[in-house]
Parts: sequence; C-alpha cells; structure tokens
Amino acid sequence: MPKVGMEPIRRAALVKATIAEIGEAGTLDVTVSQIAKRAGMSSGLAHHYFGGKDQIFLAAMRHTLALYAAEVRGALSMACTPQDRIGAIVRASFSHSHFQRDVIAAWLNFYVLAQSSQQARHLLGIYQRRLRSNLIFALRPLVGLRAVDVAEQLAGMIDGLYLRQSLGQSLVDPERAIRHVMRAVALELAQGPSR
Amino acid sequence: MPKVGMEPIRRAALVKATIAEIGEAGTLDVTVSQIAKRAGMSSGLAHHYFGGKDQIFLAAMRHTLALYAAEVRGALSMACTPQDRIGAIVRASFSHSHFQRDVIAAWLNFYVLAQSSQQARHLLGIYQRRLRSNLIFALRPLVGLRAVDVAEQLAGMIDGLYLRQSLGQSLVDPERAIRHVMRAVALELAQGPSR
DNA sequence: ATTTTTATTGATTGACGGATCAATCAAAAA
DNA sequence: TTTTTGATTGATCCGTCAATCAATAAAAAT
Repeated sequence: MPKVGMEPIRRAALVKATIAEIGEAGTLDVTVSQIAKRAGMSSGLAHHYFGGKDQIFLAAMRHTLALYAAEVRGALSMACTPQDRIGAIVRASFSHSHFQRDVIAAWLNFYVLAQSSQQARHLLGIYQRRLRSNLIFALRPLVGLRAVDVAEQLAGMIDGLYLRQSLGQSLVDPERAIRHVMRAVALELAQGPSR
Repeated sequence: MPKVGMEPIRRAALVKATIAEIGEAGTLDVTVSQIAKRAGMSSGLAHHYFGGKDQIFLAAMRHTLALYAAEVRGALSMACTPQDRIGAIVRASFSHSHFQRDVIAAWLNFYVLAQSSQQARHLLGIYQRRLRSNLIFALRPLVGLRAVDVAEQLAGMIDGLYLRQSLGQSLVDPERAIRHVMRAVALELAQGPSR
C-alpha cells in the first residue's frame, strides 16, 4: 500500500476532515482519532504529518482563510470601477460558501483560539488587515481622506452581520446583509470625497 | 463552619470564578476543580450546586448577559430623546467594562457554545432580539419605516466593531468605534423619516 | 541485492478530568 | 436531647485522549 508522495494528499485530507469534524461538533473539542478516522488513516499518521493537534487546527484555519481570500480575489479580478470593487468584497464576504455549517464553526473557533494562540492571532491579523486595506483601496477614489474611517466602519459591519446571520435563529439571508452594507456605502458616497 | 443559606453565596462565587478562569484560559477548557479552587471550595460542591460543568458555564453566560443588559438599561434610563437613546445603547455596548479580558473571552466562547447548546443559543437569541428592538424603538421616530433595516445595520456594526476591537492587535479604542456607529446613524437621519 | 527512505499502523503510556459517593460536621427543628 | 437537614470534603471510579514508539511494508537509491 505505501506509496511515495503521500504527504500533500494526507495533509489535505486531514485539513478537510478537521473542518468537517469541527463543524459537526461546533467546538475544537474533537479528537485526533476522530479526525484521522474521517480522513481514512490512523491517529499516528496525523501526528506524523502535523506534529500535534494545534498544528492540525492551524492548518485548517489557514485553509479556511485561503478559501476566503481566493473568493475575494476572484471577485475583485472582475471589478473595474471602485464601486464594483466594494460590491465584490461585500458579496464575497457573504457568499453562500461562508454560511456552511463547518465554515461558520471554523471562524468562530478561530476567534476563540486567537485569544490564546500566538499563531492564530497572527493569522487573524492577516485577514483583518487584508479586508481593511481592500476596502480602503476601493474607497480612496470615492471618499478621499474618509476612506480609512469608512473602511473600518464597513469592515465592522461585514464581520458583525456575518456573526448575526450565522448565529441568528432565523434562516440566513445573505442578500439582506449585502443590502445593509451597500446602503451604508451609498450614503457615504453621497457625501462626496475628502473631509 | 457550615452555615445555612450558603447557596446563593457559593453560586455567585462560582460564577465569578468561572468567568475569571475562562478569561485566563481564553477557552472553555477549564476544569471544574480550577473553578472551584478559585472560588474557595471543593469540586464536589460545585457539582452539588450546579449539577455539572455545562450548567456552571450557562450560569456564567447568564451573568455576563445580565451585566450588559443592566448597563444598557442604566444608560437608557437617562436618555430623553430618541437620539440620546441610540447614543446610550452604542456607548453601553462599547463601555470600558466590555473590553475586559474575561468579558471578551466569555462572549467569544458564548458564540461558539451557541452552535451546539440549545440553552446557549436561546440566551444569545435574547441578547440579539433585545439589541434589535431597543434600536428599532429608538429609530422609529427618526427614520420611520426604515427603522428595522437601520437597526439591523447598526446591530451588525456594533457586534462587528466589538469583535474587531477585541481581537485586533492594536489597542482598543472604544471612542473610535462609537464614532463610526454614530456617523452611520447621522447619515441615516439626514435622509429623513419613512421610505 | 542491499540499504535507505518514506509510509503506515495500532498498541501503549501517562496524564487528566467529570462525576459520584460515602462520610463528616454543624446548625436548626422537634 | 434527638433528629433532621444542609454544607462540605476529597478520594475514587471510569473514561478519554494526546503523544510516543516499535514494528512492518513498500518503494527508491546505491
């Protein structure tokens, strides 16, 4: 059975299984054995490739973050005007794929982990700065010096509406969240550029 | 030593200790023994009064929620105009006490727990509905039919800015968050009432 | 053909933690 | 005084889990 070049395959399978397990449990309280079993291997192999539970989680986080980043990049690549860029970021942030059970669980646990894990905090920082700077870049031509403030405002709204949609008891309505953010954008744009 | 009527005292001590422990760990991964020790009693007694770890956590959550609710009520009681009411809600939401390490940890873990615990989800629902309806009530006289939409927008911004402030690497700046929300309010108010 | 490297297992270890329980103690009630 | 009730402890039970390790197997290198 043993073939060569298994490492990337095993790692990918473990990352995928980790996210699935976390999604089912809602917590990071999942065992390495559960993850390994779902990924079709023994627990020992999981340790062999990742070194420990923490590293498995971090890899899963990195993967989740990378998926989101790719989605944003993809949407941005098709935007021509600054307005389109903002719309692209917002739509990507509320895309269908983000409201999957396991993705939501990954993000929430990510936040929790960021309090105690240096590496998780670092990763989260990357996400936050990227969202912020993407927004600032798109806003600059539209609102001038106010770009930074508006970007922080919008970033907050995006994260917060995502949270409320994810944990609200009513079914998620991404379109509604998108409208809310875009309305705030429209009001700011109506103010014209600069301060 | 044994006196009568210890129950409420013990329960309060346990709740306080639980929040402190969670704050230090950043996780719900704290042992009943740790909590009990910090509260100055044996682990058996903690089980005696709460029945189990889950119930201890929920009590701690209820307490955190109650503190926040009291803060909002207090601020609202001194507000006369609708504008004041909105300002009161926003300021209470970003008050100094909310950015304590242990309070932040409680909220983040609360979110995580809400995915898997029926009771936690229910509690969170109460918080979310209360914030929403407080905002709608204050907004109605100002923006008429748009109140619901604006309230959801603001609620999202409040939760999201709290999250970003709490987990950002730069030091927290509640005033800045408050300005961001209040600016969004001002822009909406400038639109006048109704739709 | 032999050695080395990579892949893989699953048993094992060592530690930890939630819950339970019997036993103790003192205040209140009878 | 005796009984009952509530408070309290800490050892113990039972289970779990992360991590390690020796052993095995197959491919690749020599």
